[in-house]
Amino acid sequence: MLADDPRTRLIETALDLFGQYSFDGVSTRMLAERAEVNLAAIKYYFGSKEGLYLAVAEQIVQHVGQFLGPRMAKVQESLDGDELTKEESFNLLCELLEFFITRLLALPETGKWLKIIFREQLCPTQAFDILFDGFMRPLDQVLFGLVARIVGRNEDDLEVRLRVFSIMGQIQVFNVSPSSIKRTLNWDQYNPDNLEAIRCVIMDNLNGIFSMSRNGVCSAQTR
Amino acid sequence: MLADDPRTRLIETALDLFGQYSFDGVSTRMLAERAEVNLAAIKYYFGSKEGLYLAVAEQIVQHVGQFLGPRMAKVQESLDGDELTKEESFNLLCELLEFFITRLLALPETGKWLKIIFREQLCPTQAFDILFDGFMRPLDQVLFGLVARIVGRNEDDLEVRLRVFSIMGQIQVFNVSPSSIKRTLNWDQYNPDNLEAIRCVIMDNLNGIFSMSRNGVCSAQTR
DNA sequence: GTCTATAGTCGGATAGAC
DNA sequence: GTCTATCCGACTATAGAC
Repeated sequence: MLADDPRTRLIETALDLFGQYSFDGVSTRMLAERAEVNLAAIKYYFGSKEGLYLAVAEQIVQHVGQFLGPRMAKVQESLDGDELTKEESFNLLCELLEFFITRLLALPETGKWLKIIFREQLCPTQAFDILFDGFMRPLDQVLFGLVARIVGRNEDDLEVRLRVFSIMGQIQVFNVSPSSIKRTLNWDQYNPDNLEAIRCVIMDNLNGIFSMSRNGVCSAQTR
Repeated sequence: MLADDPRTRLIETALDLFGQYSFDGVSTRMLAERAEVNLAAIKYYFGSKEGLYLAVAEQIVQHVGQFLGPRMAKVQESLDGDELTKEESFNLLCELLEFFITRLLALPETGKWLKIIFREQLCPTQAFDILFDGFMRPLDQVLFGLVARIVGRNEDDLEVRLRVFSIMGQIQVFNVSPSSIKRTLNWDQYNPDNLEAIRCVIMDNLNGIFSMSRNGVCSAQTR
């Protein structure tokens, strides 16, 4: 479970603990104990508790990069190649969002990141810059590009950007409000059946949202 | 600015501070100083720091109740009266969501609640029960009722509920990811122009999402 | 590089005067 | 009810041995 070198052990433990509790909710003693390193190792490797937290942010960027990198690169390539039709853009967008739903929501590891990310959204620290530049901005750029082609507008058009945010909100809500959703639906956790139901609804919404922009063609499977 | 009695002063100060920082990020000394009460008053009135935090949750429920109560009651009345058409239900839903956008996002005070609420979603404590029973469940019930009528299904239908969550997610994202949205759009804060743009996009999405369910009639103004 | 030991600070809670 | 004074545990950071 725990990595060999103390540095990695500390980062991985910190990812868990800072995610579960917040920065202030975790003590350096707790971190050292769980990571099975000496308390002084935090100062040695990271300078301070804050330094460790920033290292965790960079770790998140790396993880997300491994996770999304290949997919984003593929889409970016299609965008650069130009001459994507509305239909092709729509299908690429659907694939990307399906990936978020079936993977991001499913993996328990991603829950760790996501809590840290959303806390940084609510109360940004220095770590937010790392996260934003590391993967938020690039991801948004790809989504802007796809939606811009679907609706036939420019990538920096306000409507395009708001459309992207609102669409991502439909998925994020399942990460951000898990407690009330799970309580209301009597779900203890997300499983393949749950995720399939969520996927269907989101895909159906997407079809509706862009039905005017495309030519009435509904290619995404909604059930 | 500060209320007369120490009890109220403490609750209002705590609402601010627990919202801005988290529970762990705020000390009792900070609370007492800002509320201009003695440190011992926290124990006297609330028993402990946790007790004060729970009192804050109840305060949030009260505030939200004053805010949403009349509107929810009106809609609930329509639902109970029965024989709402799809079109009427859709219009009631639009009105409710427009209210969330133009009011909830606009008021700086609501930002205080919202941070506490979302932190409780991510890491529920005893306070979550208060919030959930206090207004989340009732609000969801109303939304389930409206959407159920729009799509012609039962209120406890899974698809209906997921549809409601996904729709609310479109709005919540502007509360939950304010940092990246504001940074991307170069917005320093939400103002009437911003909110109008958001409202248009959400209403347009809503029209699309429910375009199959209703009879092709688009009554909501999207611009 | 890794550890122990501890300095120095700040946390929540509370006893007891008024 | 309000306040001062204080307890005592927990915190981060760090000095210095090995």
